[in-house]
Amino acid sequence: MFDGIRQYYQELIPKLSDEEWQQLENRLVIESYPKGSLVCREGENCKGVYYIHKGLARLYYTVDGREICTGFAKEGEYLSEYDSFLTQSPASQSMDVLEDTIAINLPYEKMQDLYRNYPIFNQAGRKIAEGLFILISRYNTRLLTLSPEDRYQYIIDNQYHLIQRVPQYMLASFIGISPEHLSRIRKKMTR
Amino acid sequence: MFDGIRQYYQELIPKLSDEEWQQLENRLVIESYPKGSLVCREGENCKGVYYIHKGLARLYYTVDGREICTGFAKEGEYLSEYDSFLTQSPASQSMDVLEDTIAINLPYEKMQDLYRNYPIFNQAGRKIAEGLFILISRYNTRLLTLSPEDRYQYIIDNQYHLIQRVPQYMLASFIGISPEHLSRIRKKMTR
DNA sequence: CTTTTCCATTAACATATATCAAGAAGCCAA
DNA sequence: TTGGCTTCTTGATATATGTTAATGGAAAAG
Repeated sequence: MFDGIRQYYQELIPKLSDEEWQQLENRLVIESYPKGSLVCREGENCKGVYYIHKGLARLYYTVDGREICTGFAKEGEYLSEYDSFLTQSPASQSMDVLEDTIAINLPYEKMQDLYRNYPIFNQAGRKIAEGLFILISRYNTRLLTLSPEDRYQYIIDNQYHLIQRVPQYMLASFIGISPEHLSRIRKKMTR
Repeated sequence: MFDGIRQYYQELIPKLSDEEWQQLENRLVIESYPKGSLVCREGENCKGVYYIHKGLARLYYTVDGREICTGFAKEGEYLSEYDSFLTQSPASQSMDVLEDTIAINLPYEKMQDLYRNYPIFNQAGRKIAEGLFILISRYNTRLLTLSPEDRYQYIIDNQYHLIQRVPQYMLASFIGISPEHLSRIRKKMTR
């Protein structure tokens, strides 16, 4: 069950000892979410960082009753409303799951506890934050520098699993356009 | 000269010792940039993280010969093309200075050196990455959930110094609109 | 199996915002 | 002071993209 996470951390901290891993493992919480259920609602404090063991989760804003997706995480990936998690303040995005999902949660307090008592985890925390920064930064770059068509092409080339597992109207908002416009772009591209 | 930085780090690492601070200080490089000069050109590897001692710096994409600003840093703030810095790969954004600027640079190799030999700096690195994540994440939130007018109002309310020190056409691209459109928004708002 | 709900497509139309172009205003240099 | 940049404003026009609405098919639910 924890193999994936352990490997993940061992890449972040090559010299992680068995004792330290054990301390981390003791603090992990396995959680199960049926398709469509919320992991965190906008306005609540995000309670943890979630390693997706199985399934698919999504991060999104709700604006005027409309949803704008900004991220997805499948098996082996992490997801969190990390701003809310770090600052323990109300989340501006919600998280839900698009498929039945098993997540492994590292709750906020346990993580702080880990930082305090086993400082080596600061190294992991640093690399996780750096990785998330790079992720959002590149997402930003694509939104600001590519055309809608090129943004869709990027997903085809680099995140094809999303095309297979995520409804098109969610991908449209992820790309920053309306579902109708994405449909037209797709039509144009197949010609 | 280094007072600002030292205070900055001491907030990130409350138990930073004199010895450790000395190690950091030894690795800092003071650099001077005349108004308009480049700190890092798109395509080059970003060489460091820059603490702005005096002046004002800017981060921006160049798309079809047009500039799109994504961030500014004034005295007491940090700036870097952090993706490029972390991965030591070509930057997708350039950095330049809008006023005569003195920056204190912590170069990549020295920072890695610090992480290796004084692991406590991982804690600072973590908090810096977390802070940058929060910064870009909130910028993203504003771009995706606010109207152009509200994005401009946000700057008035929260970053008024930018209005005083940054040309309006740069703010327009920072907000994600054309200079002409910002001019019209301003006209409308004063009514 | 049906029935219902959800989702993708398509077309007609609306609109926010960009683009182009010209002039005015401020600012710096000589 | 004068001229030349740079920046801001304003108007006319263009266009990409959104909106609304209708249809049909696929998937889920019963």
